[in-house]
Amino acid sequence: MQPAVDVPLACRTPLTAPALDDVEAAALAGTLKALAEPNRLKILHRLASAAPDGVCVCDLTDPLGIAQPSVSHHLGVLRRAGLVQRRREASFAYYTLVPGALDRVAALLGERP
Amino acid sequence: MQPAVDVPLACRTPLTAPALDDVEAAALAGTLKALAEPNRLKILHRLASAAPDGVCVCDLTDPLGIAQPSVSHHLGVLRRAGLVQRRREASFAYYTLVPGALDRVAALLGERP
DNA sequence: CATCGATATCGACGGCCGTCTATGGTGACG
DNA sequence: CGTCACCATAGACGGCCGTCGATATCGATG
Repeated sequence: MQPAVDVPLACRTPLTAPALDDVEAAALAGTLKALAEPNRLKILHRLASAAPDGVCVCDLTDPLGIAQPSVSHHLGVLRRAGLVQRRREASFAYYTLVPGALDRVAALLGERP
Repeated sequence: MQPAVDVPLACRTPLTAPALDDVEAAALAGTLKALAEPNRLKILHRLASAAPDGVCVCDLTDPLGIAQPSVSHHLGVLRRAGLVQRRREASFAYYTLVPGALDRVAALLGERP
């Protein structure tokens, strides 16, 4: 804009709000980026609906219609984002939702400062 | 699941849940993809905090630290996603949040089927 | 009418993302 | 001990995304 001493025109807005921090914005964007993918949403939905003790990778490959390494990739993304956790048992890997993780994101989106 | 005829599957999950639809997953992913960007989050935060009648583009360029076309681009993304709306006045463009849009996304993330 | 200021659009460039095949590592089982 | 099933990682490839400068549009102003 211009020096505040001389207002050129009337597009001023009372921008005295906290102004979302850079690291905070990047963090939330990172979590949302992990969520913003159809296959990952399907995975989370499946974990949410049919998992008290977890779902193994082999049960995710077929319904998603993608190769097994791709499923592992998506699970890794969700895990690095802190949205799911892994429990290894024999040669299997059971994935479960991290309790409250999705709710925290939903709360951040819903709050109006 | 041992007694299976020819399938050596040993990991079972009662996956008889609704199984998130393709178009539904793509739609939610699209909205989340629009949200998953730091500058767009900052824009939304600013619209949420300091806007009864809207914020014009010229007041967003400086605090974001990116060029004006980039700001317009992000606003276009948010608008196509149905998250913000535009009100033109003279040569200015005032952007406001679409009421309840963010809450709908938050509700979708928070629901546990 | 000529000009200026505020936005939007265009075209290009670099980087990140999702997918695949191929391969490695690990526990179970005969 | 050799083999097999499950899972993770590595590398490659194509496409989408965020950024920019240049340019077009449109209203106001003189």
